[in-house]
Amino acid sequence: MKEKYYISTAIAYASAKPHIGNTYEIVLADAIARFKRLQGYDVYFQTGTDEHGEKIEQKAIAQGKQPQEYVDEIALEVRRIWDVMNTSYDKFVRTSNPAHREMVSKIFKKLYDQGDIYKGKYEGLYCTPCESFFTESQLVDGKCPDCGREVTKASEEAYFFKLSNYAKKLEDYINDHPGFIEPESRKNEIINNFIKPGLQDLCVSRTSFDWGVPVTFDDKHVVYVWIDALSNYITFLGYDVDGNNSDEFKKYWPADLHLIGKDIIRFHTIYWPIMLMALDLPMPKQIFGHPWVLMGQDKMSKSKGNIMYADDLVKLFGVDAVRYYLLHEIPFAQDGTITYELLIERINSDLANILGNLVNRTISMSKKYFDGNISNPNVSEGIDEDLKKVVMDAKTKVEKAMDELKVADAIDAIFEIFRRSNKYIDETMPWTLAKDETKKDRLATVLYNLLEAIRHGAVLLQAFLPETADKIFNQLNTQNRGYDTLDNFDGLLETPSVNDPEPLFARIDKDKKLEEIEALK
RNA sequence: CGCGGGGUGGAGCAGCUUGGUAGCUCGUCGGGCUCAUAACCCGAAGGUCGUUGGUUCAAAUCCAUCCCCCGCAACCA
Repeated sequence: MKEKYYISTAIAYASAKPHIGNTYEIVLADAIARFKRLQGYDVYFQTGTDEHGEKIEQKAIAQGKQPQEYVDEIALEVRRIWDVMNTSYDKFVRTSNPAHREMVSKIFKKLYDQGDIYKGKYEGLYCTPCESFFTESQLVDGKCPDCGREVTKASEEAYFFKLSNYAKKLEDYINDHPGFIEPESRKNEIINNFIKPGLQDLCVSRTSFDWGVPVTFDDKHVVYVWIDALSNYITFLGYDVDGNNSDEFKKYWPADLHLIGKDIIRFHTIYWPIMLMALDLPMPKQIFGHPWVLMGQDKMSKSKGNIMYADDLVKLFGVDAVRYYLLHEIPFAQDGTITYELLIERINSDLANILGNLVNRTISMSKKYFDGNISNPNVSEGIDEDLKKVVMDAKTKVEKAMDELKVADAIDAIFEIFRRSNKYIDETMPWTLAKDETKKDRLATVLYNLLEAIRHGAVLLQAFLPETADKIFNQLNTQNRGYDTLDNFDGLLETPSVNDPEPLFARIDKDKKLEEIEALK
């Protein structure tokens, strides 16, 4: 039986259209999910939207809409962008879903009944006009960060989760499972900043707005974001508080990887594990807080006017070019940068020159010298061995990188094949071989080696640039796309004839493209 | 002294755990080739690895000081 692999992204807050930074997460998750599938895992990949809360309620009201109507629109937009990015999620979940809401209510009740949640008072700094509580650190010059007016100490009735009950258990768990929180710097942050000083109880209900899951036994309150949003990982899989869990839940839980942004790592490494402990459920295997995608030096934000949207970029450059950039240029544990200039440079040098041109020249020669019919007469020379070695080593390198979630390194390992292949063409000089009738079989062997090297690269590339991989397979005219075909260097033996060459990526005239982009603004 | 991360040739990064000729990609310059998308291949230039000091035969790598940048600091998700 296939081994299961459950991967999730955080659910996107449905208050506005996601920008390229938000979109990074789903693309990263998609690459991991696709690679696991390629390896033969039974993958379950979940994403979706977080749709409750005060901010959404206010935005809806401002637009004269019902909150549900508002989130329906945003959720549709989020999903559209995920689809534009060609991501292969298995389920798109929405927290306004009635079944989810019902289960969240039940979870809340259960935690209350067993004494993990208690009723108390929330005390904080309150801005009356804004009807909002703030923490000391949120204030700007001691005043309300939204309107700049004075804040006063105030308190309201609220329910609290007694985190302190589980603090020790959580700390032990984190220490006993070194890979639980990645990257390590984030783990240190959590332990030193929160766990060691002692966990404060978490406020888990609100009375200041209505758009949320009701607290069934106290109708002034709605369940605040944490319990509602985090439990999406189990409710949509068919978790049941009363023990009637679905087969799906039994099969896939615990999650193998929660992929999240580094900004919400606290919720996933403290609140969520403690909730699971309280529900007596197994812990997810790993939580990875990925870095951010910055626009130049700055965090993207509407007020700075430096937002890029995934769908716009795809229109300009194509989906795989954008995927390539996100997957290859963003470092593992550090924020990365995206600009139009850098994007164009990568497309030209890596995708058009190294990969696109390699496929194009190889297919062209196959057509030109053999009308596309390449056999493998096996007229080998010593020089072939190094090419084959690079090709055959790639799988292991990619696997190792992906095990550590180092997607950029995995892509590098694949591109090593393409780089080496370009070099091989220069070493073997097929155009010279073609002039000598007695070298015909050698020429065929060289081209076969190249086509097979490209095929290997394309098999691996499926996880990262699925559309491009398909185009390559079509040009090669092969059906051998499976992971198991990487164990040998003879995957093209059945190939009847390669198809006509077609450029995979057009080179971009940088200045012209930048002008075009400027004109769109 | 709150916690964590970063500061490496023009750009973006790796190396630092387990000290020992500073590596990769892009860019620049020179050469080669002509199958190919002015692409490809080879070569070169360019860094005293933030500062100062220490340990050591030897430090980007260990220790200490300082300077700069970023994130977190608990209920905005």
